[in-house]
Amino acid sequence: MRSNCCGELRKENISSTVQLCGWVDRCRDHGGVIFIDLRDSSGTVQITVDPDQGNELFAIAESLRNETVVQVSGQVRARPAEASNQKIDTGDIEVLAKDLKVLNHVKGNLPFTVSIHDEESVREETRLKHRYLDLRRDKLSKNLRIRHKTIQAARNFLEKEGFIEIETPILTKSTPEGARDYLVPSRVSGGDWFALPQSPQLFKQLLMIGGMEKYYQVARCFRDEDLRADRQPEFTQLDIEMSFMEQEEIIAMNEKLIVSIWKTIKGIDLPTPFPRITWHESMERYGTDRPDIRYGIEICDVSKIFKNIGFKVFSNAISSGGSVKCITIPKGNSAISNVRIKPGGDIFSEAQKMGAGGLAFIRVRESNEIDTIGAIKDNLNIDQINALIKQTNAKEGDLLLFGAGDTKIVNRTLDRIRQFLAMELKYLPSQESINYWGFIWVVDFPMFDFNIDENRWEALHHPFCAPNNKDLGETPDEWQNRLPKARAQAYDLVLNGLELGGGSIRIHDAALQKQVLETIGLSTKEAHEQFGFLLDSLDMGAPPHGGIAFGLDRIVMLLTGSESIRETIAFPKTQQARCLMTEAPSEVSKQQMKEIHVASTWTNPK
RNA sequence: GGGACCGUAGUUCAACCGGUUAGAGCACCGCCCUGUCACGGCGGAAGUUGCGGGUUCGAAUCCCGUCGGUCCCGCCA
Repeated sequence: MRSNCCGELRKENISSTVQLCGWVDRCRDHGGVIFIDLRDSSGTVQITVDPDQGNELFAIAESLRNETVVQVSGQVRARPAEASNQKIDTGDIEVLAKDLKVLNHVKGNLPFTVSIHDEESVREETRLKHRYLDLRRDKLSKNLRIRHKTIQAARNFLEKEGFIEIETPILTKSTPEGARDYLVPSRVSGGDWFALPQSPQLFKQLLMIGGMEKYYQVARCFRDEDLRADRQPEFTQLDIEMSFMEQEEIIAMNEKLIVSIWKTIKGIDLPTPFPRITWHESMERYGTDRPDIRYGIEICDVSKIFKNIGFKVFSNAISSGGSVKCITIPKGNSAISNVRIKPGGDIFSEAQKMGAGGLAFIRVRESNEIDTIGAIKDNLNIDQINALIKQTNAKEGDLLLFGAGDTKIVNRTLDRIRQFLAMELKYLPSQESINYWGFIWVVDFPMFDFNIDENRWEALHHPFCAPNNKDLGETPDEWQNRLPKARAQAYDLVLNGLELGGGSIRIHDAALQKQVLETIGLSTKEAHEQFGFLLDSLDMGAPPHGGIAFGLDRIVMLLTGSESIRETIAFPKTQQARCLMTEAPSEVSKQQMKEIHVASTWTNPK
């Protein structure tokens, strides 16, 4: 149908006869001469329609509207010097139409403008309903191409490293821990259910036990949990697993993978090795296990200074087992008004959102004088002030913001305030700077976290992470006691405060695996019901292995500078996990439900 | 489960503190225009202000409910 693509035509093509297909991006009808910007996936080129080429041709050109699909035959020619357009790649030439055929019309109004010149933001609801039109627009079209190139870069790299791509089941077994499963009833085995995989975790381990040694997959994962800008009910992981490699080797290899992706997509050489931080240190300094390391404002634990202070908010926090911590905002006195950090202010509200009861502050003035609310000022002596200023390294003009209470909430709050103010006060490097990319490996995660509500330990990553041998003790007798407090051989790759991926060395010893499952409260019987196949396999020559999984949607989101992973997915769902285009999910017939032995208990609340 | 913001013409927005016939750009329709490139000019059509109820002499505007979208908390091994 076509001899060339629109966007590829250049001076070199002058005088050649071409046939093009595409969409009318825009028309400029001058009455005597008509210009058509013809667009295909490669770009746009100007088609010139001259009345000399015949009335029929001209009449068709006059009838064209935006997004009409046309086929044009014509000759490439140089534009008159004064009419060349350096703003577009094909601006030196134009195609003089000899024949023009409408392949498809547009009837009625389009829901929104498609043209590459139109950057007007359309309501997302409308874009999602007519996603096929949105895909035609510049931004999504580019994003999906970057997504493709990202996957290709990963495939190329992994191919060279000797990995093979293997698919794992989509219909699989429900897992007890973790997110809610999407369930699929079995017609053949009445009353039984499949689950869609939350990740290929167990299968990739079994592939290692199956001797594949180096596996990867662009794997679709499903989790029935509430959504966010960076969470969809179905998302894609770049899933990798390998045998006979230790944590350091795996980290080094994956770092090279990331470097090669950034080189391919951004054309930049990321400095290596990426910095490392232990989970513990990250929590101390940033209050989170996914720190944005591109700016300072680190968290300072000042509990010791305020242990015996008369200001009850602080002293009570400490005596009840919590902490008092603070962040120092350089020059914060002039940048941030009291209105914003007192009740009702935006910064105060951010703190409140994270569960903080309040947001205490101290302003450092000339010669270490301080300025704060009376309740704090009246209860602080000069030694405490000096200790505070020394520990926080605060200077005249700086603002100290405090969190006091349960340590988890204090950390969470100060992390949030830190990020909120970094954005607001423009501490972030520009997108063009190499420093924009704040990669960091977070290592030495704890194996478990104690769930107070359920009074039990739960796996921080998942229950297949291997513990650090140093924390285990010499003999299996010690495992039971030592395991809960052990560090895991687990690692997360964090970029700009977002978790890009995470992995671990897996347990390849059946006894240790049973002990870990027991620690999270699974009896031997339950463990066998849920993971019998894995436990069995570990006793049949399971190699040491480990791996990682990257959130592909998030990687592409960062590479494209998007605000949401929806901008990297061809057909995403809304926050209510609905597809506005197909209107899925939807009702099914009674007959369908009968066949799969399912009855609905849903009653409309009305 | 909870909090915040949003919903006005095909679309993007406007319409103060409730007050004539709800306006404008783009798109659409008609006419004019031979070098534009977000072409230009003249004219036109286009609205159940998401939906339902309430307050009021009077509601896009205020209140309640509801539906949908977004952001966030909880949740997401």
